Amino acid sequence: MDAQYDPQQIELKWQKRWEEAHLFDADPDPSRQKYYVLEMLPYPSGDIHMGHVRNYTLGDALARYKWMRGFNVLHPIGWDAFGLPAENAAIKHQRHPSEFTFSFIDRMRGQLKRLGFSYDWQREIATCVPEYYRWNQWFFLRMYERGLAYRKKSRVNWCPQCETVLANEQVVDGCCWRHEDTRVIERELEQWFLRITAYAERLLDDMKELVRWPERVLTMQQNWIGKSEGTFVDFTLEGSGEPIRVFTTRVDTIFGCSALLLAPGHPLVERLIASSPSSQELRADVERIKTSAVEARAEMNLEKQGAFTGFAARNPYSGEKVPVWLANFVLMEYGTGAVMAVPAHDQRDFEFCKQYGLPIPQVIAPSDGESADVTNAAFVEHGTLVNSGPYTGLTSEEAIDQMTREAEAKGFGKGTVQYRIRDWGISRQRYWGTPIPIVYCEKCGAVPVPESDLPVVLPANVKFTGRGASPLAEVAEFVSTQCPKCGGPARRETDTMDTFVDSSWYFYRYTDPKISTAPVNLSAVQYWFPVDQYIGGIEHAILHLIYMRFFTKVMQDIRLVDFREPVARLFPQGMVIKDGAKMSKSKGNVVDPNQMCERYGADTVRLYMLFAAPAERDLDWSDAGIEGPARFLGRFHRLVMSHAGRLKSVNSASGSGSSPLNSAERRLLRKTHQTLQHVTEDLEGRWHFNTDVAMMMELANELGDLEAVVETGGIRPEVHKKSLEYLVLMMSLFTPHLADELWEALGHHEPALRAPWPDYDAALAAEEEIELPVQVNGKLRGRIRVAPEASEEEIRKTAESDEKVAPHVDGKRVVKVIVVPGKLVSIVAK
RNA sequence: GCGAAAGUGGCGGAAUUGGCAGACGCGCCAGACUUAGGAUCUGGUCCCGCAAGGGGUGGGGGUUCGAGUCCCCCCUUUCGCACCA
Repeated sequence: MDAQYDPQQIELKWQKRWEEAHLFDADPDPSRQKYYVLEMLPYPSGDIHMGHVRNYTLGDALARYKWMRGFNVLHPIGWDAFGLPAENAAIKHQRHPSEFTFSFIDRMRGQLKRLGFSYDWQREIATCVPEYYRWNQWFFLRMYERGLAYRKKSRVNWCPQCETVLANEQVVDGCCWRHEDTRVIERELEQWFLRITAYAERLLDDMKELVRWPERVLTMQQNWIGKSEGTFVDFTLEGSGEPIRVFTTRVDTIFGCSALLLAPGHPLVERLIASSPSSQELRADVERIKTSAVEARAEMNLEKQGAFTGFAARNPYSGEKVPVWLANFVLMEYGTGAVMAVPAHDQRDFEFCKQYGLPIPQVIAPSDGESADVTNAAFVEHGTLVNSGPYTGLTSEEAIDQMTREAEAKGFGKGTVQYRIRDWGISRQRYWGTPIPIVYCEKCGAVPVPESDLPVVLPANVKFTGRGASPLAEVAEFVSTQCPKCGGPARRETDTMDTFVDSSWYFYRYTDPKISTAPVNLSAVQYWFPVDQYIGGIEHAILHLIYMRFFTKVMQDIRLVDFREPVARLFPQGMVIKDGAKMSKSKGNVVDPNQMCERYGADTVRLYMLFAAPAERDLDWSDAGIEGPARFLGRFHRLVMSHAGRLKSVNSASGSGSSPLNSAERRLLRKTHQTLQHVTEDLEGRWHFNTDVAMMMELANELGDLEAVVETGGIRPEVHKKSLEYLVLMMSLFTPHLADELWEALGHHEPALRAPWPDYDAALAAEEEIELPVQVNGKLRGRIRVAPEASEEEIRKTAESDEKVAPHVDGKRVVKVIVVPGKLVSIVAK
């Protein structure tokens, strides 16, 4: 009788109709409340993977819900299109990276469309076109003007695989974030940096506004920024009298200092070698410590090593002389590269001094009067100062305060704040990225390209050898240019920008993707921002999500935007894994969304993504598990289609109000409204879509159980239709194609997206009789049925006289009866 | 080592504020139907027990009429940070 569910045919039909109707196009409309749903834009690697499908399915359900709620929704997508894989493919196949990139974009766009996501395709952007990346250059120039982009020679993280520099954020366990088996090495290069450190305080402060961000992301960012307040103290080198500045958060412990430790790369070290009576031995020691430091960091080997320099330094507080050592665990990049070793009150110093037989004097005692043993481990808590000259007897807090002021007064130190975060190195010795808009003139030095000369376009004719420096350096027409200042011969910067620059502001561009006079259109941004909901992988918790916040702050300073934070609410979804491991080609556990689409249809794949796990948790893909949602959609299709012909012309709105409902009708509408309530509340709150799907399955099961009643006329068509319609509307968030097919079959001419989201009716959802469990002495003994409005007394009587309960109470004294309305009855009997 | 999250049937998971543990689905078992399908439908399925009943949410203790949920101790897993002075 009714046709089989044919997802392929249905899905293509509706995708075509949606496109023709421009159903998902967004336009600013001040009279309507806006809602901006953003998902992280994909890198065009060739094929959509399951992680994308999950990310975009979540965003799609939310966008559709907000549309039906009457919001003016912006739901865009684009391509993070610069990057190494395309360039590596170019090297391998000797073709241009843009060929790969654009053909991959075409392919993946097709895949996204096949999945039926509700994007406004008119706003699609790709970051690799000059119309986009010129604005990266523009931002760079604005930052350069403000001293936020600068060049310095520095030690950099170099990935031998990528043959390029990596930002600190891109080094994972001493390896490249893209090549987990490739050790990052250090190199000295002239590099461009963005001064994100200047924004450290605001990046921390403004977290106050991010109340709808998950705590763990904020914590990760906080740790990454790594603010710590402390004191600079200048020791003086014996002999030369040269100051050696250390940073400490515990100046209160300084009377317990038994050595001064230098990082092997400390600038003073060369001078020490020069003036040392045993220069050669000292140089050998420095090299040894340097090597061990590099190794220690790479191998996660935390063994401490040091060497005595033969020099001493004077502690400005105590006047004591302490030996100067080299130590492999002292970082040049943090603080001053020199630390005071206080073994009794710092565990690292303790291990070091113990190993080299240095004294371990205790200068802090616990404030509670207990004694602390510092022979086996350091006592690191705050406490009361002992053996600390004039400061003895102060608490740590008082001492830190007073001693810092003393240093300032006497000029041998000062209070300071240190951050762990480093400036963002953006130079990449690669072709497929945004050229850095700088030229080098022999006379004028580094000169910014004038704004009117932007964009600096990537040359097309390039050889991809995969060897050595940036391919741009080989293109004479690109490199040789004129100095914008003096007109003399100059050469262009041949490095390109880190692609994280591209993704730091792309979501602004969506609000007016074609504007050619500025990076963003102010009025469009004003209307659409902030992003109401951002959805993406947790792996970007510190990289992208901190860079993006940094860019917004710079944009605020140059008056491009007038707010501090771009994203109101962040949802990091869980990963899609298989057999307990991340999907990867090398493990052979990759599930291809295209194949799954061919086999089950997009609606089934999407429903499974939502059903298999709550959105924030990892989802373990199961080939067997997807069968459930697949069968369910077949049943859902049948459930509606077998009645659609008859119900098509029925007016569902006229039904329920006019005449009283019979019990089967009440039962059906109760379940319907309970489901609607659950789904509505969940979309506004927890996002446990798996339970929404489960509820809809229950409603479908209920409809199935009532089929016989429907057939005999026990449920009026208008009531039956209403229930089916609500189910279809709810399903339209998750399986939009099938929902529209069924919505049409039920006699509607507009897609479900155009229908208002129905309000649930709490009265209809309420149970008319509730079942209460009865416990006797904590054990479940029976169940009673009572009206929801029954009094405690009634409930109590019913419970005590229940035939299953009575035997457990007989002959005992009832001590207490607890009636929790709507929940249970608990009888205590002795 | 520090920080965070989590641990529930054979599996994915449910139980939002302390109140019927295991919803929904997979798998499995039994049956129906058949034009033998990538079917579909019906019933069953935490464990022990014929039953009455008993046990059960990583382990141990506690609070409570009542604990998967709260408190203390321990174990395991995952993630993040990892010599940041």
